[in-house]
Amino acid sequence: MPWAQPSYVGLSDRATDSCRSLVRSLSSDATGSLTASDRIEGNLLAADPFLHKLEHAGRLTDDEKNELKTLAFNRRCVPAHHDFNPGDPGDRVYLVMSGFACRYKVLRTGNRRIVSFVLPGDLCHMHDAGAFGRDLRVGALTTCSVADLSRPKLTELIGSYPGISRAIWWVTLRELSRAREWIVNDTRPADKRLAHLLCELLTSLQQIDLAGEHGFDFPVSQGDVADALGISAVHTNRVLQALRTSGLITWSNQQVAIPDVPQLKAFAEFDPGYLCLECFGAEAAAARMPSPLARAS
Amino acid sequence: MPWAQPSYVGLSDRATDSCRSLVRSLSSDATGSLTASDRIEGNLLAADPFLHKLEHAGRLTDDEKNELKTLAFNRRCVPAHHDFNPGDPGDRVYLVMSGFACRYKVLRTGNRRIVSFVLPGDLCHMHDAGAFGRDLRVGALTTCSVADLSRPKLTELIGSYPGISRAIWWVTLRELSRAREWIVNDTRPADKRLAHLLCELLTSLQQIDLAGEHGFDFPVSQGDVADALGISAVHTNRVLQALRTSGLITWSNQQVAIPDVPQLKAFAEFDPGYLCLECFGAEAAAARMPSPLARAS
DNA sequence: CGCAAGCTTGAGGTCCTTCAAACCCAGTGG
DNA sequence: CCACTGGGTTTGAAGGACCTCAAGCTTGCG
Repeated sequence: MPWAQPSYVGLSDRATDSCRSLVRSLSSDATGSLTASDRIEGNLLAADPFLHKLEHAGRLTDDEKNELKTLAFNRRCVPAHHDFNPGDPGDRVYLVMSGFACRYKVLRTGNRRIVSFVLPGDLCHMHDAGAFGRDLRVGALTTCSVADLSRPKLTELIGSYPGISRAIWWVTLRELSRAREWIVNDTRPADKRLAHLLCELLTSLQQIDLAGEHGFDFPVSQGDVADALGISAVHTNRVLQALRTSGLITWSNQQVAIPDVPQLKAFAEFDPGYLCLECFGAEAAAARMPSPLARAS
Repeated sequence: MPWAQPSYVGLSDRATDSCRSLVRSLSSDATGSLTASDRIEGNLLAADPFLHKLEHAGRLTDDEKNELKTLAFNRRCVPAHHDFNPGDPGDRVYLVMSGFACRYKVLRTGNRRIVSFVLPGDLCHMHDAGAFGRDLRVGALTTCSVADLSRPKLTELIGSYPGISRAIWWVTLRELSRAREWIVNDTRPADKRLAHLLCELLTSLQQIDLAGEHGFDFPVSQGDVADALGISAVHTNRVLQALRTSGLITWSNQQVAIPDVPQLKAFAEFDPGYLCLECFGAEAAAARMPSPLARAS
């Protein structure tokens, strides 16, 4: 859908500042979309889904975890429909603590294409930094709580700690795998495309305890989903209703429910392999592999 | 386009073996699509585009280059329309020395979607290995000359040599950046999509001296291009002719010519930034950055 | 209450697909 | 030398998927 640039880009206006002071003055439980797993306990990074997610690549030592926890030097709130990096200092990466965000590009037609969702516990503006992502932006779809991490320090940690290096490799490779699956998904008809996206969201959110067996909170508009699917908002709506009437999903009050998950997955041709939830588990760490690259099939 | 699985998959048949013995018995100049930059000089990896490409991430020391050169333990020929990894030993990664290849997945409809091209000097089956790429395959579009590299040794080198680590990071991040651009490209109409693909090929091939100012050899069928664009072969043809009659390109005898490159790039909205040709140049190496992650904008 | 944002529905048109047939060309065998 | 074959390209016609424009509706909120 056509995308109004100015409201999204030039972000050094009052909205941001008021939001920043807002979040400082509030306890995090009061900011609306902050979740139970999003607590501040003495430091800015305690008990968040980030470390949990990283450990899918193999266990981290206590040292490594402590180092990672000290990375955050700022915590702020990004309102919906605003970019994370208006000024782009470049010396930091962003860690989403709560809320839904996305990476996107804007075409010359004014259309926006979302290339990936960013969920709580996801790092961004790391792989996409510098010359790689000059035209790639990160924006909040809902109000997001974001921690700024020091990029130089993170880079240093990657060089010093094999567990951290392995974890960041894992995150990066999964992002690549996911992007390729999105390319494949773009060749499917719109109904399967939407179904596939919902399956991906379900499993990704389950991984961080933000989804139950049969559904999840999803405070994202149909227009945003349309931009992620690469189809129009109107057609997204029609396809959504087709899924509804066929009983595959329900979606109302910002809640998605999937009564028969295997059925939806079959319909969508969804194979979670590309998300690589199982691949670098305990055995990888036990084998003390320096990086996911070491893994054969 | 619908994809005949059996002819592509079960590859332990005579065709492969005869090809392998073929390439052993031939000087590399005689195998058809081998190029001038594809010479064997004492070892299997001399003077190929691989090292040249890696040095875009920053200079490699002589030590590092020598280590990389010793990685290849086998060199073989993969005939067109055959997979690289029929048996998938998993202990190796593939380096394309000449020819055009692709990464692809096959949908349940039988359609194939190509998610990226693999050009001479490209590594594959590295990021895509293991659980990440269970359904991702690598196949030759034309006859390819391929070197097998030892995966464990490469992993070791990544851990030991900062220059190699940086280079492999760079390759990976560029692949991610490229995948995201392909997602974006999927939202453009077919004519711009094709134009964008040709622009990407032009600049990528120029980087390894396989393209001139205004065109390149492209012995790939329209059907293959269709699978890379995610549109049908018939429509690819029609769109191609539209580009031809509008004077933007010519394409015949397996040769693509682009009389006015800036014009085509403008038409395609092509911004080479995502290929990151300039980003980790001499300055990055001079600053002795451990990895591309260190780069800010 | 009234506004704004999002959702829903309708109608008409465009882009792209499938099916089908013809064509071209290089290679093969009689 | 020519007929045959097969892969790739080209063209036509009909249908479906998806888009845009536009209006009405529903909901939350000041």
